[in-house]
Amino acid sequence: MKVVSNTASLDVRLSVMCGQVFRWRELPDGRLLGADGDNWWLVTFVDDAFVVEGNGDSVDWGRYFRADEDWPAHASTVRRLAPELAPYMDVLPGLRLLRPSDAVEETFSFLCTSNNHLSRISGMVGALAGYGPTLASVEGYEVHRFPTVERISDIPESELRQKGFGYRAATIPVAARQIVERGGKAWLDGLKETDYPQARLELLQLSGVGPKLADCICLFALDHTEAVPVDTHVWQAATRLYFPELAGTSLTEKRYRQVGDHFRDKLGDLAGWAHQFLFYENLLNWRRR
DNA sequence: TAGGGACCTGCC
DNA sequence: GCAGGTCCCT
Repeated sequence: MKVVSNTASLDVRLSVMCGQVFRWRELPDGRLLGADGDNWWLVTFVDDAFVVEGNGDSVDWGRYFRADEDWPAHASTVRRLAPELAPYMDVLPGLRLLRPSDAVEETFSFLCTSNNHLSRISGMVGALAGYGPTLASVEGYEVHRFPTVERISDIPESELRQKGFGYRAATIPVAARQIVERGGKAWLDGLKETDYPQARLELLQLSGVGPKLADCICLFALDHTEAVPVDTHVWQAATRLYFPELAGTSLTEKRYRQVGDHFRDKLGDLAGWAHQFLFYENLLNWRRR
């Protein structure tokens, strides 16, 4: 398929590179090559528009970028209910909440993120993707479909160690086995239908999944858009904006809940999208603060 | 419930 | 030293 678009409310590059998904790479000429579930995409930018090529159709593309939602209206709502976030939205216009199609892909991507930085995370997620079948060969790059939980559960820890996964080499296959025991991908997908608190509780039982990862999986993989993953960046921003008396203290379970509830009380189902502006702005600028 | 340290590896 | 944490221990 080929789609041409100049949707002003969508910045493709920002949305796929800000850490919601980890399957995109920027080609030397500036084009973007990405994978999501069964799909691969090649995005070319021309002036203020972009052209999309890939094996999916406009429905797949639209689902991924939540084209069914009124983003300008969302932005107005957040600016009205949380005006203190406006400066952060101003510097990151067009950032959308994505809806990745494969919960397994997102779950194991986030298992690579603990105590880690973006460049290494992408490499590790790419290494995991290498265990899946080839989707296509595009511009000389092999694009893989992310492997199944069953395949991941079979990977020896030693092999992942060798590939540089560090201590995550131990938790990743174990978490895969735990998911397989519960029913595999169907179980994970089923958590989309349970409510957010319950889904979060179930995810917390998995090895290597703590409060922050559970919320990432809820938000990005399970469509629980009220989830607010509180990491070091969101914690810094939240203490700066809302809880100055807590600045510099450690992020305990109680404080973690305080931050998430604060966003949910204010913004409801828009909390997960809104928090993303604080997260990414702080990630880009924390060294200067 | 809060605080502290270990854990892999790589980059500032 | 410190990364988009988790787990285990006072």
